[in-house]
Amino acid sequence: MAPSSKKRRQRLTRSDSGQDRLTAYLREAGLRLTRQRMALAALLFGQGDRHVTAELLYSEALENGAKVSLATVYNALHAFTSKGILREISIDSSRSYFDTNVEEHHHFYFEKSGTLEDIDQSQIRLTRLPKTPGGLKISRVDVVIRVDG
Amino acid sequence: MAPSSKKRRQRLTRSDSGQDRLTAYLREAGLRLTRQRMALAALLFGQGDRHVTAELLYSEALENGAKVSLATVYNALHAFTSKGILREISIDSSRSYFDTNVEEHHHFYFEKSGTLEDIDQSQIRLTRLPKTPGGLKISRVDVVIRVDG
DNA sequence: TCCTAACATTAGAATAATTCTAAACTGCTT
DNA sequence: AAGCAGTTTAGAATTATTCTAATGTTAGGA
Repeated sequence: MAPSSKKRRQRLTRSDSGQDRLTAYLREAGLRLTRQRMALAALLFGQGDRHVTAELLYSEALENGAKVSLATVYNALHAFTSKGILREISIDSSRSYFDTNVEEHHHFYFEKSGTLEDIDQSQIRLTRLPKTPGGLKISRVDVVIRVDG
Repeated sequence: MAPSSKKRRQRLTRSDSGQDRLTAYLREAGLRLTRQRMALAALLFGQGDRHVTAELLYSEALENGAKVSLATVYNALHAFTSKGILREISIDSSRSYFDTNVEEHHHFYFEKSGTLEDIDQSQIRLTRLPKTPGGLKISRVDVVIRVDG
């Protein structure tokens, strides 16, 4: 495909907008930079908050000419999640969504389309939470508002 | 196995406690009474509020000598859910839970054990919900408090 | 009580999402 | 420049769930 290339060490440092920002983002999270992670990160973090499934991200990657396998997409999504730059959400038992917004916030879930939309934390007031059994620490509170559209 | 039985029309009306109540419950929900549905309903509704997975209910049924297939368990769970006597919850993407409590309420989710516990609606005060996009009708609001135990 | 249409059940195959495996590869620190 | 720990990969394996087509059963009417 690429004309006259010996090995074609694809440089990460092209003039792509935001490439440096991405690099820094992954680095700071403690992730090793690889070609495929960069490609996936560009799709994930290059266009505002997103909610993607592994399958969706995979097909976007292919469309963009990135050479990745589905297994790698799962890998990267989990790696990103464990480093705190993605958040996993499961609303529908058959699919896992990964949310690029890792701030505390909540979601609308559109039942017909199966899509999610963020709700800023300030939009919901949760007063009075019950005390947890055994005084266990709360790791997260998720509010999902299901709407029929 | 059964000694000297021609066809053994297993009567649903034994002296089992709560059998009549169950019968009425399923009937009122508009469900046809079958042996396997009765057996599953007995396990589901015979011991207070429960959160079961299909697999769990299936194994309980087998332990109790009920002759059902896993497919039937899924069938029954979905039938019960669509008639409003069960509620489906998905917190962990790999499993669906069915909750015998169909009142409005919320949940604690214990991350280590992967189990659920009901939180009565009155224990959580949700003031100020955002308006839904396009004025869509809210079909349900779920609050899940994840605790690390 | 008997008959039958409509609905349920079943085993096993099929599907879908995700994870695992083992081998090949590559960023990154030395 | 070199090596190793961490990554990627294809494909097989797993797990949860749904589908299929044949068979069985319930419930209501005659």
